[in-house]
Amino acid sequence: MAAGQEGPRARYREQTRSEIKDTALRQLAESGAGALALTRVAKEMGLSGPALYRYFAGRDDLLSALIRDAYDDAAAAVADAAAGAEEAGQNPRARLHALGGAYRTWAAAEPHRYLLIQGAPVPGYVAPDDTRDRARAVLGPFLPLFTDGSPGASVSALVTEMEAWLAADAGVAEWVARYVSDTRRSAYGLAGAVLVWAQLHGSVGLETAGQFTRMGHRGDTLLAAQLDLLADAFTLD
Amino acid sequence: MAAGQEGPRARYREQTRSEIKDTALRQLAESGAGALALTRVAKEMGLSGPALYRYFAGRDDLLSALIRDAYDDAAAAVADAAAGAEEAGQNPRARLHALGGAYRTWAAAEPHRYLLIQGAPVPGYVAPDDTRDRARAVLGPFLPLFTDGSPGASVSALVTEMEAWLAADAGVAEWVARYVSDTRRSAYGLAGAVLVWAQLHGSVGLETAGQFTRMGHRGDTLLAAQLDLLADAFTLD
DNA sequence: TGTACATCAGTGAACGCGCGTTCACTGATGTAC
DNA sequence: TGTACATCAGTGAACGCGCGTTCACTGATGTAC
Repeated sequence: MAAGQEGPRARYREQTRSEIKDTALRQLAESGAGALALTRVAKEMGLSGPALYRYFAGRDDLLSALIRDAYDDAAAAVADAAAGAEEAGQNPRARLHALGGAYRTWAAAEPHRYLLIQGAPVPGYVAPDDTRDRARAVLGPFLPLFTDGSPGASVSALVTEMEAWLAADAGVAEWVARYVSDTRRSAYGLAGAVLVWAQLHGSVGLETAGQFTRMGHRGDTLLAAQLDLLADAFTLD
Repeated sequence: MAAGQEGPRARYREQTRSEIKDTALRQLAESGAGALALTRVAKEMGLSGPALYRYFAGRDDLLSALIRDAYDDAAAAVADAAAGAEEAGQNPRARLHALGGAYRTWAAAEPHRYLLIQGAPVPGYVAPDDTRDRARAVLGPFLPLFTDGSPGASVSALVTEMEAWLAADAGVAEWVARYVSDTRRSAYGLAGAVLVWAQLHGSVGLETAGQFTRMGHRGDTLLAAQLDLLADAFTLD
């Protein structure tokens, strides 16, 4: 078989891998996080348990694949929103709402996948190495939103910590540089991104954990308020 | 046995119940959330598995007891901080930091207990009815902090939703009334409390999930920034 | 103060369950000549 | 175009594990007289 050319077997193989992941996600959605069981996935697909070992090295390997996919999907949702906001020529505050809203929409539509990447660590499972890079890909488009305004007193301590972090960690500096051209404003972008991350996790995390069901507010209103607080602190607009 | 008077058996019984809960918490701390196993708890205590059924009706009963205790502990930590702030005559912004900091300190010291009450729902476990009341007890002391200032434009939509909620739900109105005397300002307090809840969950939740380990900032700096954003929005001080 | 009885903590065996994973194998499918 | 071979998807049996929970029981401890 020539390199780059894939026979029908390879195609079928990839298709079955996808079907396994889809089935696993459906079961995760129904039975709750941490309930990923290879044998149950196999049974639902009409296969025997050991058959799945043709496609994944084991339970942890399947879990890792699901986590990678979830990060990539979330990153794509945010990147799409960023591209749309760019095209529409929106101001930073509107972009913040567009990006944050896209993230929340993705998470609310598939809470089990959100829990996979942000929830409590699954017992006995060790996250793969590339997790950090994928998390950064999600947050990247938020970085340039915070470089135009000037951060207020409420976030100055955090900005100081970000400056120290940038100076000490070449990896994070390189990541920020991919999204922020003016290095003098890197710390602003980074502080904003970290805050966005926490704000998002606040409302979206509570919402996906099902804590809003008996409460008299909508998830998007709460998130919008949180993001506006942030925009205020950076005097965006 | 006369009513109200407890013999030595009852005392021993209560003591063993406590020891079971302590052991379960220690294992939860070591093995991660969702890993509560009656038989393992029994083994560590040098007991046989069935012995625990003298003290708890089953696994779910033990889990419910742990959750109740965690809520009560968190509520006590916040209430203590509120009493201390009252005594010191602090202004609302300082009180917000004191209360939020107390909550974070509690959660950071015992992340497994925090995950018990805020983390993803444990598969196959149904939360007891009184959970909502206990969650409200934690947030209650935050309510009066937001009734002095005037909420800005960023939170006005949320305040409107809170007014509707208060009008529609007598239970929540009664809860708010226990902490806020001026009913015209109930919605401010409630909006602030809901935002506090989300802000706390944002940084504390990420911190307890272990997401800060490779990041260049401290959990308390991030939380302080988030709480200051909130104080700004309500023009506290 | 002593004795008979009731209470209750704790045991060990057992049941049934679902799980991850291994192993030797069978049979179909694609491929090289 | 046909045949021999290699590849690989999938099976079924098996192993060992830990789990929640039940049941009939034993023995110690507190209590009533």
